[in-house]
Amino acid sequence: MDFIIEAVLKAVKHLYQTDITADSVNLQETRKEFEGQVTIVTFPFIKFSCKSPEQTGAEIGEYLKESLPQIAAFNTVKGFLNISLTDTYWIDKLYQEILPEDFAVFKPNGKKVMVEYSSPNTNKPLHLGHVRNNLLGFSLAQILSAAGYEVIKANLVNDRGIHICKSMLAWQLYGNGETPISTGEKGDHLVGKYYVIFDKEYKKEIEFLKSEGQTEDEAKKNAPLIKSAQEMLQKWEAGDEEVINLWKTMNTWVYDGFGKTYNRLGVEFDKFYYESNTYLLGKDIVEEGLAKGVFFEKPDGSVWIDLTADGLDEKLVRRSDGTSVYITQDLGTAQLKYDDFDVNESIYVVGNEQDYHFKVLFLILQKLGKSWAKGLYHLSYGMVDLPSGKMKSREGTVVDADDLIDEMEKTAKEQTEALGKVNGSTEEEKLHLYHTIGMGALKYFLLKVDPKKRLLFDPNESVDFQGHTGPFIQYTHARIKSVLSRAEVDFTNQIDITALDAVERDLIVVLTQYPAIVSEAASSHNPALIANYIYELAKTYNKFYHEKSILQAEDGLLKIFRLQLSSASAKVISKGMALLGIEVPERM
RNA sequence: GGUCCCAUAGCUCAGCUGGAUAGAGCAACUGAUUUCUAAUCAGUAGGUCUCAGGUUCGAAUCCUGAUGGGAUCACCA
Repeated sequence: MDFIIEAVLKAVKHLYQTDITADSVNLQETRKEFEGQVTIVTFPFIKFSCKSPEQTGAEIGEYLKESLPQIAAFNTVKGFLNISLTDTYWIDKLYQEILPEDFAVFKPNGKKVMVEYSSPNTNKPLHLGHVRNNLLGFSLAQILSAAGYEVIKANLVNDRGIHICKSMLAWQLYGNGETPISTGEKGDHLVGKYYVIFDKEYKKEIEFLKSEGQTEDEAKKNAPLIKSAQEMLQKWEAGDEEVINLWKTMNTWVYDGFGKTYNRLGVEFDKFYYESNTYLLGKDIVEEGLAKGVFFEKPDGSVWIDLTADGLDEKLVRRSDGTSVYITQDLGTAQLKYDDFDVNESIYVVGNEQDYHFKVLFLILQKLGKSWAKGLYHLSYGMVDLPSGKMKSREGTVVDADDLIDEMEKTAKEQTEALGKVNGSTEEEKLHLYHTIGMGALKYFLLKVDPKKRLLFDPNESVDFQGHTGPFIQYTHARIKSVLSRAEVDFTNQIDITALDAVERDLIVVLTQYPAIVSEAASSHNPALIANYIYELAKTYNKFYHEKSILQAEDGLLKIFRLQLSSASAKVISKGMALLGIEVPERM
């Protein structure tokens, strides 16, 4: 559309002897209720045209129509100049841009980006909150890759710490040697069960101590269980063989379980980092910060950074006993990531409860003068809430990821069977289809919403399969494929056609927007833009499908043209959904 | 208390680099299937865009303040 903006600049110069910049030309899509496809807002021009908005629009419109053959007509409504481009312009778009293989294939931009997501704790199974994280991270990685980046998907596994010791200890005390094999339970669920048991027993101890007259805080500190867990952590850090072996064993169970869930979610990683390897990192950065005078030491030996000038607080980076805190590790890990992959950008997909942490982290790295600090980005997303409030693993009030996926597949099966359209498929094909549709519904449900907004999930109200949903889009794809499969003509060559109906034109207009949407989703780190665009596309296609016959088109050329248009739509739907990590079926 | 995020139809959400009569879906109601998949399409109804100011030719959008909701401000991670 740049050629229109250029022409407007010329028009303004010619008509009003005024030079304006390209970004002062407000070009937008014409609203559906008006004639045209592109609209220029002419209000800003009346200052120097010294005429009414309508007149100004008409003059510019006249000039544009004279100078640009692509313009068929124009009309003005108040300060809006609506331009209709010729049908041949749109037909050319279809043949020159959309149908060729390289449509929306971005050239490599030479930049490398790491997307860190998932980052689970190895003491409990994944829940709905993690699902949102995983889907966002994976989708963002797909989008960045499509936009020309080289992407490294990383997972920093939280495999050590007091919370891990809690489930280990509870298993030791109450587990009777249970294993995933002996119980048939998925490893992460088995370990998670003991995490919950720990909390239950711990609470009992606290109550008991309180009944003996201790305060809440005292009881929490003095409970035998928490003391044992702390002891265990110390043994772990000291490399105690028995503890390490137990830790390794239980982690293996968890990884096995996570692997299965990741698989079902359709997410993957190129690089795993383990906190057990990285938790001691960052000490040299503390030294570096002290040497540079960015950090300062307090009399008790603790090391701090003063961020009050930046509107933040003083932040501890090393304890008085010389040990690290959370942010120290993260400083070290950030450096490690950069050293490992030499990335230009590094994205952290982490919930918004850590907004402050990342603000501080990035600021510290900037103050340390790290050249790569400006490429750091925190993709902060909102919590997933239940009607009953926040999910808490410890209390078992979570929507478990595996259960949820089961539920989605079950619903997909019921819906599909009720419609009875795929009765001819094999059992294996059907199972795959139920998975595809169920996950399509879930993924779309979670990804269509702006990441930063909190999300309400009501387990009693199943995720919809109709309307603005994943299955709606999948259905549109299957429907197109069905038509294409019935076409007994070769529809690969450009055919000679010069006129379009409104629905056909609308569809081409929407299709041409796809590459710009991908760029925008990449630069704003927002998969929801893709999700909402694809919905718009599917809706536009369905309207076209209803109004126009494809296989029974009025003549042979038109039939081929509509098949091509359908094929292009299926392609873009499929590509766009892939960016969300959603498969589209051939039949459903 | 300081800081950050959110507030649009009964519900779930778009729209936010200022532009036309604020859009979808769900739920409710009406209609469309001898014709390519009705998980579809067309329509009816549903709005003081939380409130109050300000900037502007023009504000859901920008600014200030208030209200409501959430998060965060650990020698926890």
